[in-house]
Parts: sequence; structure tokens; C-alpha cells
Amino acid sequence: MMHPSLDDLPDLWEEVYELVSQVPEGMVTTYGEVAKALGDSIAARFVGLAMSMNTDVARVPCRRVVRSNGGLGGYTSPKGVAEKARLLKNEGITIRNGRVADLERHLFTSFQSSEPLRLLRKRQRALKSQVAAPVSDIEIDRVVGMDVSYGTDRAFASMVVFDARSGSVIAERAVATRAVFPYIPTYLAFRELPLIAPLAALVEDGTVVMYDGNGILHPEKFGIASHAGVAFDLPTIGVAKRLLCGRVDTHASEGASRVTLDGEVLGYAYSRHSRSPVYVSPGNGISQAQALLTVMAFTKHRIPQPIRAAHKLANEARRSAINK
DNA sequence: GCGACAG
DNA sequence: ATCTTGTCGC
Repeated sequence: MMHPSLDDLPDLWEEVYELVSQVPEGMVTTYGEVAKALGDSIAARFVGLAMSMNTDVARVPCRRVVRSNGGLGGYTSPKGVAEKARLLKNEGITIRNGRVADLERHLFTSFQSSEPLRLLRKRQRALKSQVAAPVSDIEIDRVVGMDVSYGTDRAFASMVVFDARSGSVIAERAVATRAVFPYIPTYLAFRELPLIAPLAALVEDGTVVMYDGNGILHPEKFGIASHAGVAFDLPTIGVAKRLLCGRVDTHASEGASRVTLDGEVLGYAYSRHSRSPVYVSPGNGISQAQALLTVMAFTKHRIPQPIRAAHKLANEARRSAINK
């Protein structure tokens, strides 16, 4: 059974199309304004993606969504953005130098919306108090890496179990699922955790999970590894390849540097052999120090072995499925 | 005006 | 994340 925080997720694709259908003829809106109506302006790029995939031009007038500076943005049609300009002119919008003239006067922002992303942010805030940050070390018998690979119509979630003492692979598993929730920065957990849930249910006691993404190194201090830890009641570590938020203290070319957000240390940038770093933060049920040491102990290349193996397995599962 | 923005 | 061929380097 799925954790309540991952149940009843909004259909953001349908929501975004419904919002854009509210924009009347003679007016335009922006990708950012639609995103705000979804509940968070950070979703602006998702709005652009959804517009590019719109199939019902009669119901969803994606031509009326433009950039915040008046630029037209894109238009997925053989005639391209010129067609977008022509259609808008027909609706009484003046286009000058490839931009909407007098954008403020034609800007529609009075969306009727339940702001679904705002509600998901509330779920994150409500749950983050459940994150455990122990001071002392926990016993680690096994380390598992988890990852997801995406195909056109299906996603493949994977898990590889390592023995902590020998460092060798004990078991591996992959499942095919369907991804419905889009990728939106800082809401990654709502996309991937429902796909991972069946694998997380198989994790035994004494196991720590390494996840591809952040733990508490997140604007709400509740990244995907933290959310996984709380939802599935497991100790977790987040390992990200790029920095989502915060600042790296000092540029140590070797070893670990602290990453801080609002003056608080939330994780480490860890690199070996002058490679670009990975960003390590505890998810749940493990100290920052032990999270870092565990990652270090399992690192041969840039990406720790458990995540590297899970990544490989998920990709193999996708490619060997007839899907592509 | 340009960059930022886990996967 | 994915779409993609060859190419440069340890």
C-alpha cells in the first residue's frame, strides 16, 4: 500500500490544459503565470513542455501562452512560431518585432485554480518533521541503490542490493511502471516515489538506501531521499550529480566540502581525483557524517556503486523491453 | 539580457 | 531524464 503523501496525486497534465483553456480570445498569458496558477512558478518549464504536447488546439489554446517578456516562445507546428503570430493577430493581439505589444493590457492572470502544487508543498512541509537525524551511527548490513529510467510510454524502476562488508552485489530487481507525474524541480519525489514503492517494500531491516537525488539538501529540507525515508520508513542517503540549492563552502578539489543553505550545513560536495563532485545529504535516519562516510566507502568512480549499478540496471531493463 | 532549475 | 555519432582521453 502506498504512503498517504503519495496517494491521490493531481493529474498535472489535465490541470495545466484546463487552466490554459480558461484564457479567452483576445488575451494571452505567460508560462510563468500558468505555473503560478498550478501553485508554483518553478513549474514554468513544465507548462512549456505540456503546451508543446497539446493535441486539442480547439479546447486548449496554447497559442495564447507566451513568454513573460512578450516573446512568443515556441509553437509546435510545421509553420512554426510564424503560425502562432498569425493566429494571435487574428485574435486581436498586436505582434511587433516578434513580441506581443502591450502585454500588460492583454495579460490574463485571473485563473480559477485549486493550485495543486501549493498543496503538494504543504504535504512536504507537514512530513518533514518526521525526518529522523540521529547523532550516533546506525548499523548498516546492506546498502541498496535505486533509480528510474524513462521510456516513451513506460518507466523502469530498479534496485541493486550490496553487502556492506564485502561490497558485493547480493540481489537486484527491476519493475516496469507508468510515469504520470511530470518532472518539476523540487517535486521530484511525487514523480519517482510511486514508481519505486514496490521495490522499497522489499527492503530488509539493516539496509540503507542510496537515492539518485537530494535528501535534506532541498529548499524545504525534504528532497526525494528524505521523502522516501519517511514514506517507506527506511534510512536513506541522497546523492545528486548537480546542485539544486545551497552553496559549496570552499572549493576543495579533493575530498568533501560543506554545502550550506541559509547558513545551515545540509550536506557535502564530495569529489575524488579532481572529478566533478556529487552532492551528498542525509535523507532520513542517518547522520550527515555517516551518510558521507557511507558514500565514500562505496565510491570507486564518480557515482557511488549502488546508484551506478541501479542506473545501469534500469537502463538495461528499458532497452531490453521491446519499448524504446 | 542571461542564468538558474535534483531526475 | 531523453533525443544521438563520432571522438577525445585516461
